[in-house]
Amino acid sequence: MNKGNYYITTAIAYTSGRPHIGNTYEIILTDAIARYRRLQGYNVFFQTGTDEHGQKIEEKAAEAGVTPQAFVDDIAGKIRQNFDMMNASYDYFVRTTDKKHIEKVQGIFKKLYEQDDIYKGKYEGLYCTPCESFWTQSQLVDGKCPDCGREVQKTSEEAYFFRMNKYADRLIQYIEDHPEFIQPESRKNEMVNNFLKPGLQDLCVSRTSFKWGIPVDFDDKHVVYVWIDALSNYITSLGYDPKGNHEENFKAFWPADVHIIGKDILRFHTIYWPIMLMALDLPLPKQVFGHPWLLVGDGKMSKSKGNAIYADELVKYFGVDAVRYFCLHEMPFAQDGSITWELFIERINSDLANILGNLVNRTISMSNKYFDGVISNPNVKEDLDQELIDLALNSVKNVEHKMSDLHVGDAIDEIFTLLRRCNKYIDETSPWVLCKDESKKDRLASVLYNLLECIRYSAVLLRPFMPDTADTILDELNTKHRDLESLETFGQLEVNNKVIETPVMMFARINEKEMLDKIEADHALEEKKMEEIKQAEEVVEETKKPQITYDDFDKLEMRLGTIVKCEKHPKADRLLVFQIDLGDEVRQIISGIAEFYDDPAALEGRKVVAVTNLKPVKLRGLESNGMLLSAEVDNKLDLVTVLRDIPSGAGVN
RNA sequence: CGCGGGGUAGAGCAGUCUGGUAGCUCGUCGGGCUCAUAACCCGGAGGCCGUUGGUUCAAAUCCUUCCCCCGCAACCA
Repeated sequence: MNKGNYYITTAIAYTSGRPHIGNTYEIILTDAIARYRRLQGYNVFFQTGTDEHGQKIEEKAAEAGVTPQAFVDDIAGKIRQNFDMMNASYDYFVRTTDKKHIEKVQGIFKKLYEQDDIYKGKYEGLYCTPCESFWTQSQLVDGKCPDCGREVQKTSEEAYFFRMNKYADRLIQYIEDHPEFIQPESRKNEMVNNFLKPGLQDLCVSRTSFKWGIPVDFDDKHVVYVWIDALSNYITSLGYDPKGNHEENFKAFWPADVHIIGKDILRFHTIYWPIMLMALDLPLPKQVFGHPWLLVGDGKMSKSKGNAIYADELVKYFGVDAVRYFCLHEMPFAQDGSITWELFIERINSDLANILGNLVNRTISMSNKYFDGVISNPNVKEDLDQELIDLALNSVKNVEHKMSDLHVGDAIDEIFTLLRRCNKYIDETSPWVLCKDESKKDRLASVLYNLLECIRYSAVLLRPFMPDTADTILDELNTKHRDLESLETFGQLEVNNKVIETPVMMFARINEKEMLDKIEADHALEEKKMEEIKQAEEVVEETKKPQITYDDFDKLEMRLGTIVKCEKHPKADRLLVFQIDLGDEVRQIISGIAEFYDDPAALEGRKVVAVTNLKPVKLRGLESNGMLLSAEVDNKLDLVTVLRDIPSGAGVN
């Protein structure tokens, strides 16, 4: 049964480092949806891949002393291994360094240029070298880089721009007309109100400041910047041709049915990407789903915080399907999910071991014990059977419904509802009582048949989420009927076959304390190793900024000051407004550290170090005349101070 | 008054559109069962459904006041 083509993608992963479980989640989620669609009979094309260009990679490669290509080959390989380990059933793994991709991107760039969607512009004094960023006049804050506040250079750099605004109205209309386009829908307003309605800036789509990118073939000083390069992967790999000679795959699969991406890049996929497609005169993807994040406890996962949990580690302890199950099930549709080792163990024990594993185990054991494992269905019914059968039939529909809304976690819940009901059914029918009465033998066989058939239903439905586990169960039932069609009528489990003699324990119960101890011990070991490597690396870290001469340093004027007043900036969340007594004057200095001090007034009286010859600027309406020094630990800042009572105004060297 | 989401049992969530017995999972307490992985099944305790006022025979649900949390945007001299 072919229901037509279905094209689904993940975002392409940036090849700058090891992906944590939050990154891996995306491929698991997408894989589950792809597998489900295949099960439904769609001809699915599932694409994932890697985004391999850009300055960051150029730098990291240089640091590592390898060519950028060698660097990305290595990481792309690791990412792919990671995906393969998770049993991701992607049909194509695209790399932005693929020759085919590069050529197509050049073609797209040229086409857009020739039809005047892209034009060559010039920056005059609007480039910030440290930030590697270009800014338009309106983005500048008091004429300075809005990111770092430093002077922007009048470099007269040339660059190419995309005329975004030309298509903005059409896009707004499209979004209004297609409420399902942006998922979850709450994000729709965010995009329209924050970005589209205020008006879009022309987007800079080329760079001359680094080389590791796709060259603009008619102007090779430039490389194509991330937007056009990365986003177009969704069509280049299918064989889109800027000249119109598209390959079969493109004709078959575009537009995409759904792009699965992280909520952080929703903006690029619901604004820039559709506008690019409009410019290319192509249909827009039917849906973009910005999935939530997996948090560690209640915090964002990050390497620098040291709280990252990695997929390979979880797999090592718990196995692939347990990891897939956890990620898929714990993730609500629109809110961030949470992962901790304790939560993980609890889910495995209560759902996978107790509910699922134990049910399969006890049912097959009974089948062996009472009937030598031979499946039969004498069809001796009792009233309570119907409720179970109805639930099995309904769960098929319910899963379908939840999956079509991309509510994957809820879909899995439906299956477990059926499994729980099976456990209850065993209790209600008490096979161990029936077996004692020879006249109830047929009834006993019927009960077991109902159970085995319900387990088959569950296993078939579980295939998209836990493929290996599902196959194991279906193998144990010795059945060939594994597709959704076989769930249309109850009772398709083959009779006279034998179930497996000794069922394997798919998910053993985990002793939480033992496991946590083990993990902690492993981590301690790991940390020791990391420590050694880190020491070598730290030297590199610290030499990050270029060496300066004494003259450079001497340009700074720093003095000790006393905080006489400190309060929150009335118009900005992250800013504190300080009045600093420098002995001969009291100055207003603004600092972006509000989030680290709950009670600003408590800072009054404290001695701090200020850079006093920095050019004054206005920050959200208030003037800041200088800068306060802070030390940074784990992304948190603390004001630098002195131990002794030194008078205000003292010079600092 | 920048835009949006949320506040329901100890924890995590559903229910809100379309008012009518407040529900699910985990935890906890008690009971049952012995086919099974100390598992499974049943029952209990535990809720001013954030707050104020209103509409209604009836409000978690509709309107209103305020408070708190979380995204996005802005902001980090």
